[in-house]
Amino acid sequence: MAIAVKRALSLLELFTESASEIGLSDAARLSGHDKATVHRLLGTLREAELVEQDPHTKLYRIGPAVLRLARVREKSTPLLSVVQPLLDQITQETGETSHFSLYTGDALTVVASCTSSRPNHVALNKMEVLPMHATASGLAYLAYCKKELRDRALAQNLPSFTRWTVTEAEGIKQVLEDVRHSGFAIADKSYDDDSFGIAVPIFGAADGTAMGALAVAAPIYRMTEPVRAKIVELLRETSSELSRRMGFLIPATFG
Amino acid sequence: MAIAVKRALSLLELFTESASEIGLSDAARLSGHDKATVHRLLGTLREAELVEQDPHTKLYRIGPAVLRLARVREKSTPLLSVVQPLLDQITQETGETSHFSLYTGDALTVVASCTSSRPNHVALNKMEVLPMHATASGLAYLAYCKKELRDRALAQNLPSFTRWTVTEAEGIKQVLEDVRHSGFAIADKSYDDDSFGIAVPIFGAADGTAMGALAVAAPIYRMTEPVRAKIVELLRETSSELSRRMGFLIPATFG
DNA sequence: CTGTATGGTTTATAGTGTGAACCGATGGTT
DNA sequence: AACCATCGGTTCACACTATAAACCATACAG
Repeated sequence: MAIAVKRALSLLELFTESASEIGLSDAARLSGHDKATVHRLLGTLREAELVEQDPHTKLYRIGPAVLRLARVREKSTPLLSVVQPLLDQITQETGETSHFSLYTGDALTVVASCTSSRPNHVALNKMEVLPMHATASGLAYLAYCKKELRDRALAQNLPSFTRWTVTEAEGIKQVLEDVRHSGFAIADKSYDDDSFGIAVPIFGAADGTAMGALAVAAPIYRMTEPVRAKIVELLRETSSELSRRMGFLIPATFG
Repeated sequence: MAIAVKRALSLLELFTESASEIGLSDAARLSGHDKATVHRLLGTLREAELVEQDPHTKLYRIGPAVLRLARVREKSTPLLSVVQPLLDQITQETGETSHFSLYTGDALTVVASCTSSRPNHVALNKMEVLPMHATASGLAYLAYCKKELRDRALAQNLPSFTRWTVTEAEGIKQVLEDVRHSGFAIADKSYDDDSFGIAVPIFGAADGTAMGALAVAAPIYRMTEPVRAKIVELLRETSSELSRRMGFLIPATFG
């Protein structure tokens, strides 16, 4: 049902952060539909300004209407405005950098963060893309996302960032078991030789799966056992608080 | 052409910041389509997660896919990440609310803002859509947009918001002359009895016309002559900075 | 020049989307 | 309790829309 609409909307999924601009032929190939069809659908999406077309290169890209919709979404389902103060508080209490990331279709992207004010701290940029298998956030997400999504992520060729990065799917699945058991994920030098990350999943999808992760990262040497314990406790509390404030669902199997 | 798709996308326009959640019947009424049709289209939009449905109230609202798209858009066309810090700076230096709006097909829409922290300030809550003829942003935009667009905007029946709102097309055209002469627009009680706005156009369209506006709004009593001068200077500087950072074009006739 | 890309357009035909009418549930009103 | 007006959601025959193959026009490389 609503096949044409479904096709049009599926075209939007072709636009990713790694391929943010697409030509007509590529779109037709990738979507598997006829060029004429794709052309008309993109034309309609363009009329609604959900996509726009570069007048010179003819490439299509996501359009300005999305910005308006994002604002409306933020109104009905505040996220950034709720998360930011919580991050600020975490960083204040721990002294370490905290960040919040969301799954965006092909990766986990940092959408809000609070950077530690200490001279030596873990830095990250907004919009930074986090590898699923090597970061605490990625592991926390993988442990609680849809199975198909997890399988797809692990089926890819996983790059190694340090000598401690686990890159075999089986090894990672083992780790994810531990994550599900403890309720939080850690990344001990697996992404950066000097950093240690701790993360908890954030639930929000209607089906009770994760939508992102909340994490704290610090230089290894400061991540002593008591500090770790405190961070885990804080993340847990904050996760609950977030769920409460957002009306998120937490699966009974969690916590 | 692509009627079903167009209808589906037009449903997205029903969601505004003042009505961020909509029920099926309302949506059918507002869109003018049959309930069954709207139900099916919303269902399809929901599958794509462009909208989501509250499991309890059954109301529809903008979905999480929009967040992903906004991030992709931000990748191909950075805007918010460039504009937001500039707004923050303007508000910090002036102490007043600043905002950035874009033309979105039939109106000027606020896409980013920084609200003054002073006890009494101009709020943007219900201002997601700015009337062209009564706000500083609207006038700044009208003065530098495509002629046909301006004519169409002025041909409509223009509502009056205060006793100072100019609603005759000829009077407004006069005002636009002044705007083009000075390079900035003001809205002195024309939209709100207690507010004074100052705005400059932002250029970006390939043809050298405006794409939006950058503005500062403050309570009348604080908008003294020296404050106005400072704001104008700040807006001018910021506009140039924005153009530089975004690769925007500024017409030789401006500034 | 030719081969192969690109973006874009046309058209008969297959099949999808439409909307009036209907259902069951909920919540006020009398 | 009966009633009425909503609500969200569903059904189905018919009408009309969307489809995809074949078609341009253009651009670039060999």
